[in-house]
Amino acid sequence: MSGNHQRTDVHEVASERLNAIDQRYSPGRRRLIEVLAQATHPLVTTEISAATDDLPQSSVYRNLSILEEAGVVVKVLTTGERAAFELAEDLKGHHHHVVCIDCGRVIDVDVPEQIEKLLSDGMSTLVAKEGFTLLGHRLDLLGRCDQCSRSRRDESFSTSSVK
Amino acid sequence: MSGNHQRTDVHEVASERLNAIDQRYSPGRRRLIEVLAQATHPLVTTEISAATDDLPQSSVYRNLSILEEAGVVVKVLTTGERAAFELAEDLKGHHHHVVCIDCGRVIDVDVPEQIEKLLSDGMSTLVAKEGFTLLGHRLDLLGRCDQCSRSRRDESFSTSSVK
DNA sequence: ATGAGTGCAAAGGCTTTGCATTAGG
DNA sequence: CCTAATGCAAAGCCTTTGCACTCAT
Repeated sequence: MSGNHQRTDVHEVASERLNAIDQRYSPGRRRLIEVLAQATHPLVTTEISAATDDLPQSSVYRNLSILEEAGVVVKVLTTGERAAFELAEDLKGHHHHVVCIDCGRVIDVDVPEQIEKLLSDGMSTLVAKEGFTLLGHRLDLLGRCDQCSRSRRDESFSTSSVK
Repeated sequence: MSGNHQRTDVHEVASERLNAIDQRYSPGRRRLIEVLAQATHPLVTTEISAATDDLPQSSVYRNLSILEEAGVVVKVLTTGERAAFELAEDLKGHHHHVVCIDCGRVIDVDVPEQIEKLLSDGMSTLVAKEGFTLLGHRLDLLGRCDQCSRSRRDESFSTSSVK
């Protein structure tokens, strides 16, 4: 659904970047990349673990961390519960997220070129005033997914209490 | 620095919204709001605890959670380490964050009207295709703060190992 | 053989919860 | 008085780390 602008092979790039920091592209790491490459939304560790033939949590975390250092994957921040991961921007293609404020579900979306351009062009000087060097941006669209909208309607007459 | 567009008294609004969910505007909660109202960046719990005459962690978390339910404060996502909090958008004024990708420091910034307009207007139909109802957006500018830029230069010749 | 990678289990850190006490309506 | 709010301590949960084993070079 989102832009799969993969000019070069993901595995090739992963291997190169790991080598650059003296790490191997081991089978476990390859499995992680395979799973992330197929995902249409950022994955939390349990999803990853489940999708990778139950790779142990420790390996998931450890390798994700190394892949992150290598610049192959990035940690995505959703609703604060737990960390989610996806391929780095240059491997996955620049895109943004739509986050459900109720259930935390995240999906990928592309954003019109016009807006992207404004974001990247107009902001550098703005943040420079604060002493920051602009490296990128993260635009999350916040809303309610169809499922949560529906269950909200259902319970709207019975619920007046907390949460 | 950022827009303090507080039309009405923060405490008044906080009190109302708490009442709406059958909660009181207790002194502890008032202290939290006072601290958050003065902050120029989202605060993590330790900062809050320190700033509120050492309100115990459990009270900080519990009341923050209740204030969040009441719609008075929101949880901010930084670099994943720990949760930070700030006043809800309508109390603090719409703004965005600049996040340092190295140390996680967050500061508030305002964004040109033109971009804000594009974000809010142009996106509804886009996310509607995915079954989402757009309620807002979160634009974080990612970069490196002056401090981290500096320490990065300093160690650039000695460091070739991992992290 | 030697060092990297793996996996299990234990430890760690932030956050949440139970329960008795205190305060407000 | 009765319920909400507080504080301390204990429990939980995600994540990280230690250590021995296995695999690749």
